[in-house]
Amino acid sequence: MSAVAADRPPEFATRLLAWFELNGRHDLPWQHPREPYRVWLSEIMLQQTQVATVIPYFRRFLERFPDVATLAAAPVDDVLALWSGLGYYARARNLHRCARQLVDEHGGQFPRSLDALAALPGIGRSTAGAIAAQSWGARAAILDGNVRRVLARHRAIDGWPGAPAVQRRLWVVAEALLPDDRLADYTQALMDLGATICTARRPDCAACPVSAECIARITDTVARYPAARPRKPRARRRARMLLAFNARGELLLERRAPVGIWGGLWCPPMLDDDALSGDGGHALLDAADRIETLPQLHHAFTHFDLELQPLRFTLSRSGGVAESGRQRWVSLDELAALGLPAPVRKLLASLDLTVST
DNA sequence: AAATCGGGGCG
DNA sequence: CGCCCAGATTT
Repeated sequence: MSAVAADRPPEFATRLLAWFELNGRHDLPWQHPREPYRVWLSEIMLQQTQVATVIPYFRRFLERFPDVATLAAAPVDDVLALWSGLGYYARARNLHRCARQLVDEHGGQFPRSLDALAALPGIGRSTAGAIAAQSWGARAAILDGNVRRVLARHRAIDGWPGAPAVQRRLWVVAEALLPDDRLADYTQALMDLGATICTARRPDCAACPVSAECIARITDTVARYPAARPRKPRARRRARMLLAFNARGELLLERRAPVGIWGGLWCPPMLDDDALSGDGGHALLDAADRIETLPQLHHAFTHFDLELQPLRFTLSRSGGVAESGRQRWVSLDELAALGLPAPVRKLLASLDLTVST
């Protein structure tokens, strides 16, 4: 170690690491072995998604794509299919792009520098820090939702952590608290503290290893931190979903545009109410023999609610209507292998009972 | 710096 | 229903 004594004893890290030994999570699937590919994959999956949800996806994904090269060589459809149900599908497309970029530009290896990592698709400053610290023990900070909450309380930092000015202060604190070694454990410990002790709703300050130096705890203002996100009005949109079956019982699906909701996924054709209000007609609906109106479906996105009206019908003549552009007929057996939005998968599953009769 | 992007789970 | 969750990217 350095011969120079630290001006500031690294009490935060010391206490945190001691707590981690006894109370941290040591059995997460991406910790054994703790290597860059697994750390990266877990970090991307854990963006906006909770640990318990991620674990089964992580296992399936790793089984199908055991390394960067396998992932890079796979069709993006396979990646999206395994991602189906996790949400935020841009993550899956970025993951695939990143794997190909790693193979094409970095010899299939993760670059060591933070800047090079953060330049890769889907990897920002925090994820770059997590990969570097956890894989190689680099002295790099992270700032995810858990850490933002812990630090906002520990230093009683006002303002919504999403605000750039607040975020900048939090990064300064995050880097100032970094220990000189054991960075992989330290990073995991900080996230574990936020996930199990310093939780959003009911923090267990009595069990916290750093409560003695926590400004919010000392001033009994823990509930004030972090400040809540400013609320926005939630929009409401309506659309019709066309469940077109042909004489062979196949379902018409189309690949959605890469941007927008359910980007890149396979989905029955949809009609916005705006689009429909014009001529009131559609080639599929015109060709339908009999249209059955299914129960309406509500789906909540982060920033708007979608009300879906499923319309089910059979086309006796399937020629000319489909197999053009991005559309294709899919047998019900093939559905499992395709990346479908979770609510669509649910809807079709409930439909199978009636289809088979 | 602010806006955009656009799932799922939980109490 | 509201909020949270191991954010990144674009304007």
